[in-house]
Amino acid sequence: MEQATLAARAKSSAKADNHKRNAGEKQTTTMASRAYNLLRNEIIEGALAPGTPLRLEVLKERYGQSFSPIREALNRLNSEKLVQLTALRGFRVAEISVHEMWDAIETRVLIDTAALELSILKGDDDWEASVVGAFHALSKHARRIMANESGKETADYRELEARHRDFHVSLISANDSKWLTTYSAQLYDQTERYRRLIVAGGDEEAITKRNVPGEHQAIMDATLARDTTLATQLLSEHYRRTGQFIENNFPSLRP
Amino acid sequence: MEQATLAARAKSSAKADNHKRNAGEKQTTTMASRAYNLLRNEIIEGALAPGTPLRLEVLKERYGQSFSPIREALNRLNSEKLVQLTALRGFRVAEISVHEMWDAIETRVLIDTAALELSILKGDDDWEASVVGAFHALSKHARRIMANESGKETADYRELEARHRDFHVSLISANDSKWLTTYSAQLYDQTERYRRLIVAGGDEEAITKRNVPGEHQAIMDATLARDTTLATQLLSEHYRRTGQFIENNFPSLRP
DNA sequence: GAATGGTATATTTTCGAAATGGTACTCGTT
DNA sequence: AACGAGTACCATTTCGAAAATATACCATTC
Repeated sequence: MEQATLAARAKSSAKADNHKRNAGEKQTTTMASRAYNLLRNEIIEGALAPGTPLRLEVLKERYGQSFSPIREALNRLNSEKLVQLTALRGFRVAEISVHEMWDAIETRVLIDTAALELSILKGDDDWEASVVGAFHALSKHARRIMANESGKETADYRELEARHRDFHVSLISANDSKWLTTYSAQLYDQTERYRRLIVAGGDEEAITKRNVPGEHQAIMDATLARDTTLATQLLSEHYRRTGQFIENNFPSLRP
Repeated sequence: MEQATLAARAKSSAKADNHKRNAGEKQTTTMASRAYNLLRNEIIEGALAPGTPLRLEVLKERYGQSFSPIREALNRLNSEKLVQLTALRGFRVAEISVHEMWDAIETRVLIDTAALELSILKGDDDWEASVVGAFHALSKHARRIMANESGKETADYRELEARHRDFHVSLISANDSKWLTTYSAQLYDQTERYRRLIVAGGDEEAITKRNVPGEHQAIMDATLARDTTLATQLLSEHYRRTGQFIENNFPSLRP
């Protein structure tokens, strides 16, 4: 009886929780995936610095969960190479370096140019609309952030990064290869870790000199014109220019 | 007391096990990685058929382990897309299909041609030696199996598959990209699942008609001659020919 | 004084039980 | 007879404790 009451109470509270989450942002069903999302964000954003040991005991307390879900989340992150697992010595946030950055960028060039080519080849009207829409949303948000210098809310930047991701995803979204899509997303996460250094480091002048919106515009134009050669070339240059920019502004990355 | 005795027994057996493994092949330290290797092999070999539900209770008994290590192994396999995880409904062996096969093969063509090109560009004498060595080992083993028709030991075939993997790995081993290497290995595993169908299905005649050793020889020759264009072309054809062969011989794969 | 061996501590890894959520079945109703 | 709600069962998921392992520190010996 008491057992049943307890179960019922837990059940209803879980329901409430689910409802809240439904109304909110993501619908994560398991504790493990919740821990996964939290950790993943903190690593990509740099809140958890590269090399930081991820002690189970600490994470357990921090997220109010037990070992199992956290271990599961860390294992998933490990196979995405966002955290490093050493046999019996535990987990730590994956290190970063200029060499690793270029490896990720060049591989991303290979994957994403192939995916973009396929996307241009197979994309239909809906795809074109999604590209234009994503670009519009990104531009609008970028302009808004430029405008109110004073109000540099963290939430705004997070939103901007989401729009940026959406744009790059939508570009190649008409490719029909599961593997290209998976790898593209994974390499986006990897390179994103380096891009966030800029936002954190914040050499404003150098950033504005780059005219990133213009690059995005050119990539979109070539894509919608179905000019595969130009589009893939512009996309590659876009990635490599970002890499060069990061290398120039963060020589501290060198070993 | 009884607890202590049990623990001691488990400990000594684990030690014995470790020793055996040291003398043998791999030194896997944790239960989780042991379960991972076991499961991975069974899935790739097809011993666990596509779609098979992987009930924790069953696996727990089968491998004499508890939930945690098995769950960990399944999670790793899930991110390699060898097993599929549905939110609260557990794990099952990933399905296979002609469409998925071609997706894996074409992505593998992209990755491996890039890796081979890099490898040819940067490979030194040691690399050349490893390629020649791997080819020799593969050829010798293949001829030996051809010779004694009667003794088709499972162990022999397993050894052959290992030599085959070694050859393809050594070809691209001089590439210096961590990501290309990782993806290449992952896609090898994926396509390997389909290749094993041939061994299992066993249309001997069709197999011998293909002259796979000859294809391997040609790829190696072009590679050692540093003829990037020819080598990558031959490698691509090799992969696609295998795919075509599987599609022809296993129409049952179609949905 | 340096090196080696043993011990203590911190941390991961594994275990088995409790709890949560989903599915299928049954009972009641339309 | 068919459909819907409630309930029981089953597998996954989560928990917290027990066990195994590595590291660091201290004592002892050469």
